[in-house]
Amino acid sequence: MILKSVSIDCVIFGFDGNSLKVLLSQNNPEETLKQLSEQDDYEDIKELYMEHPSLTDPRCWNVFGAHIPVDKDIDDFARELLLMATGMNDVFLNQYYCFGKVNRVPKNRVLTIGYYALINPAHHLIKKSIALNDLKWFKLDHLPKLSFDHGEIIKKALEHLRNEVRYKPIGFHLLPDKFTLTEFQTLYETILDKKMDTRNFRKKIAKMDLLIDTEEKQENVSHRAAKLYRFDEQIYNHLKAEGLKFRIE
Amino acid sequence: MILKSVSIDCVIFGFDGNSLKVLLSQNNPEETLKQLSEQDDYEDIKELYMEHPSLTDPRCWNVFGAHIPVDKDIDDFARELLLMATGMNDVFLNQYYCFGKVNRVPKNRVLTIGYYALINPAHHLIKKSIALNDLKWFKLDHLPKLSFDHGEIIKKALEHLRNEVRYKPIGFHLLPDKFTLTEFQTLYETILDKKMDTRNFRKKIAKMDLLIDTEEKQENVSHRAAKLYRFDEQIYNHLKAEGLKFRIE
DNA sequence: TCAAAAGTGTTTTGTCTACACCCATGC
DNA sequence: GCATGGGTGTAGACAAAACACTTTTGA
Repeated sequence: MILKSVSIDCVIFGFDGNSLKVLLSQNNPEETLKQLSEQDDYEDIKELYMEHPSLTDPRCWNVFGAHIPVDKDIDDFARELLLMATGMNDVFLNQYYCFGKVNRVPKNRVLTIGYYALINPAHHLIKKSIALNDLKWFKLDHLPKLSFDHGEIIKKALEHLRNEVRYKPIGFHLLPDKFTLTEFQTLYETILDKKMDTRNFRKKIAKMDLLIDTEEKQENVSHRAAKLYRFDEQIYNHLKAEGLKFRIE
Repeated sequence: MILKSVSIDCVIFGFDGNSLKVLLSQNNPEETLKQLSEQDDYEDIKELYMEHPSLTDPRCWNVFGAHIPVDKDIDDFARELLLMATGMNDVFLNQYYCFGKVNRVPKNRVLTIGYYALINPAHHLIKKSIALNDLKWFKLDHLPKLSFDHGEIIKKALEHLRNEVRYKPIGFHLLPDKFTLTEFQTLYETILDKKMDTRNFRKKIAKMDLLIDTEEKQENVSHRAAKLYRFDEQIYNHLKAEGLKFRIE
């Protein structure tokens, strides 16, 4: 059984070293219905899909989402959705807003709770076996045609990301485990859409005493190899307890 | 018609010059059912009330809330709730979180969307004609027995308020239209729960060039009368467009 | 004239900004 | 040896923190 009047949408952000992207799903109507017929709550979901042709409109792309089962906490279910879409379990995930305009979906009253996730696309596996849909990364400034208010949902997710990344060390989730300071700076320049001074940026990071020097360097690069660093959530929590203020802006 | 699986709860904050308070409602079962019988969607709501005896448990206090009508935007309906509870129309109101654990309400799956409102209790009229319930202000450190997860709902609202008040000039909504700098400082000391230096606080405010000197003073105080200031949202928006950063912490 | 809160400046300390050159590596 | 990005320091401007006394008013 699902809650017909509430769904969850996960805006999945990735960073490939140059630009910020979202993972979107495109409808594949035949595949969707075939898969649905194998599931318990087929009738419920089928009814919803029939009422909303655009859910299965093959030209529209969607933020990855679904209706909430009655017996699942919303946070847990958002994680399940993420696992379906990315094959990843251990992901940064944050609820950011509930969209509840009467006409956000035509003909039916559906609220949606927006979550955003941050992943490193290099780690990401599309599990074909689960995917009802095609999945594809899009640059934020070249989004395709989207269903319903999904444009607004993405826009608002980005606003929240831009705000939170300045005060909380969540940006690391978009990077590989080991990363260079230049990658780190480029990430912030991309998200906040502004150039930063390299020396000042590095001084600020160094003073926080936050990153662990892995003693390793880049390999196979055609220029001076950069040092690789790690971020450790536990160390951050220690520092925070002692009064560290993380701020990059 | 209402959405049975989703409600809105409004955490209403007020400041009386010394402490931060929440406006809570206590159930009055007879009155509630009498009023309900006069309303269109009586059957829907009655059914919910019957399924949840604690909704009408006269010992418990509640964050003011209700189920969402199918034909109302959630933001609009949150404002209607506020009007019911306070008689006030022009109020600062902010959606902050959706609570969606399976067992947050026993026996029934109900999500609730949390909003918080900031009002000046002196302006506040309890419209007896509308109130289904008793309404009363409680200090945050002396809350009564609460229904369901309403303690958590209030706690999380306070966290959001504490965070937002530092970067956005929303604290003014808790003050009278004309206020002294001491009142303003006390408000921040109360919300952020820390003492601040008067001279430094005033210098910071003065530099923002944000407050309008009303040329008036306090009257009937048994000490030197303080100057009264006003905050104007439009002036703030102008200043912000020119790059003003509001920050008090 | 006393009590109670209003109002005000300076010094020190730390943080932010602006800015230019040498270094290591692969090809 | 050259192209490419990696890595570093200093000076000046600005903001934050620490700190104590005088002023105004009503009772």
